Amino acid sequence: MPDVTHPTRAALLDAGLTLADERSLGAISVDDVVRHAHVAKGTFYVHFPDRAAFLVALHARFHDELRARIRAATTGQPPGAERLRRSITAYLDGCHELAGVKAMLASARGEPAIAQAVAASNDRFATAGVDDLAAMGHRPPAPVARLVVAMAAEIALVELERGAPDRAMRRALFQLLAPRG
Amino acid sequence: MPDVTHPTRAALLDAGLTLADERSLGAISVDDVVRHAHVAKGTFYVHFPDRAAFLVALHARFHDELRARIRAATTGQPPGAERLRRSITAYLDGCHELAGVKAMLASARGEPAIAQAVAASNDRFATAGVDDLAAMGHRPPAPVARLVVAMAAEIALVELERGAPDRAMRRALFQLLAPRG
DNA sequence: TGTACATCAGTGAACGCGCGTTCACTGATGTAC
DNA sequence: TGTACATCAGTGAACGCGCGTTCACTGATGTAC
Repeated sequence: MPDVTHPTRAALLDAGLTLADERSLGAISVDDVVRHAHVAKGTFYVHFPDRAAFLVALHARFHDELRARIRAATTGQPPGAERLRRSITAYLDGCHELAGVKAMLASARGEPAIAQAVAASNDRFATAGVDDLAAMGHRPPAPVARLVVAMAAEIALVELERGAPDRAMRRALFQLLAPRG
Repeated sequence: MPDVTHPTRAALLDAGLTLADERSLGAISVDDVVRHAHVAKGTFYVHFPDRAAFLVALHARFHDELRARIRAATTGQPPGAERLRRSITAYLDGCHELAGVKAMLASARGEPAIAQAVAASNDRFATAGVDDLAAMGHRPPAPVARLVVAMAAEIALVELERGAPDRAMRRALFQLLAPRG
């Protein structure tokens, strides 16, 4: 079993995320990654079977970090509007602090190597919000949850271009979701 | 001034849209396009200065077609919930009928060559919905309009995977947007 | 009508380039006895 | 403690390949006189 915490492996992923802040995933070459990580090209293939596996690992790392932040922001909260608000806020704020957000949000879906992983992540985020939406009176909650994930990703992209939170868009999202009758 | 309706040029774009139904834009090579269009490689460069310009034209063609359908579905309608419903429905139904939707929805944003054009398209769609949302009582309407575009694109992607309209998601969208007191 | 020239879409071989991947090798560290 | 061997991360030159782009050329059509 390969050691997924190996420092060189981590350095390669760090380099990948740094590069993912300034160009699309498709435009990140193995040459770029090893140059940034200060290792030889062959070292890349010691830690990853191929470029596609690297992209999958890159996405997993990004997504795990985001999920950890959301969990930290919502533990102990009962399902409902407030918990959902905290989840979304943690997601959006996390996107400002993490490396690699740009490519992950904008180009991950179009990258064949990780399209499936991205779809699974979105499912996971959506599923996590179902109880909150149900408690808020949304029936059925599942389709709404998918729409919420899409809206949150859109806001994250807008904020990324802006370089700062977009209060108006966040407010618009929460107003749309406001509990009914 | 080049003739943008030249039949060979159109054949190249047709080939591009056909290919865009089965792979991402980044994975469509000039070789692929000329092979599908049954022309020599040099012919490609008679009609497009480079590959990036081809992608821009591809996106423009797709987007123009979609806009034409929306316009046809809404002419004469006064701003409001019904007109917005018709716009969104025309957009979603159009995505089932047009070629190249898959790549356009999933990978256009991550393609550096056309990221800007995609952003402009989204702006345009959003702006078109502002009057409707204002008439429906959404204040301010602009941020909501951006979220609506994101939700519509998400539904289009889900329906594309499914191969059929997703009534539950469409209903969820319209319920979220329902006019407020 | 016939001749000369201009225009321009189309051709396809050829180009250099950067890519992902491979592989024989190095050297440090750990283990056995 | 010393020797022999195993393990494995790391190296970097080399590979073949497919890419986007170029360019000298062809041939059909239009225009001038």
